Amino acid sequence: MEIQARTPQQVGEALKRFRKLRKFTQREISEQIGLRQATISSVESGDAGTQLKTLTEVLKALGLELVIKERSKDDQSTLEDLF
Amino acid sequence: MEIQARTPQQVGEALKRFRKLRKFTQREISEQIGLRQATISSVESGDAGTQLKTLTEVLKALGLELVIKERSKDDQSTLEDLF
DNA sequence: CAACAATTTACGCTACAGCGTATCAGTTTG
DNA sequence: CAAACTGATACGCTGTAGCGTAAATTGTTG
Repeated sequence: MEIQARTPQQVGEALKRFRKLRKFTQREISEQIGLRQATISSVESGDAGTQLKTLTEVLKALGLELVIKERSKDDQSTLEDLF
Repeated sequence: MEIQARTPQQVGEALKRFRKLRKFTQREISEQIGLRQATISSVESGDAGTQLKTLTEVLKALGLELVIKERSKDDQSTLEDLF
């Protein structure tokens, strides 16, 4: 399972999908890593101001990791993504 | 070319490697996306407070994207990464 | 529907990212 | 070597993330 994410929104959606897949609640994740449940909500909603440390902690709690790579050809970008 | 990143540091290092690979300067990237050169420096140095919008803009400027996936088995994690 | 669970949203607070601007160390190059 | 370039760092400022706390909204299930 791999999800491409080019915008904060897409990152948030991906996290939400993985969390549901693993049947966790926001509260469980938040308690596991010492962040507020409201913070998890904010990240999943695609808050562009989310800090990198917050993201990496949520990823870790979900057993996930980031991969950075060239933009793939099968381009799913939207207009707002390009401009 | 794919780089795994589980911490802000690793994200910063990855960005720096890709930027060098493409022979860009921090200033060029910063001008392309309207951020300060100092901000690019900060991201590459692994600032944990870097905002998600900053990260996604730098990635776009470099023609890169994020992929979110399960942590792979060939685990390169360090102690500080785990705790 | 009622009762409970899950998520979103709000308020006041502190910490700090990114801003403009600029300097400085280190490197590259003519 | 001097001039130019590159990246790191500094200062004062504004905006806002995440905090504690808690209420409001939405979702689920008997």
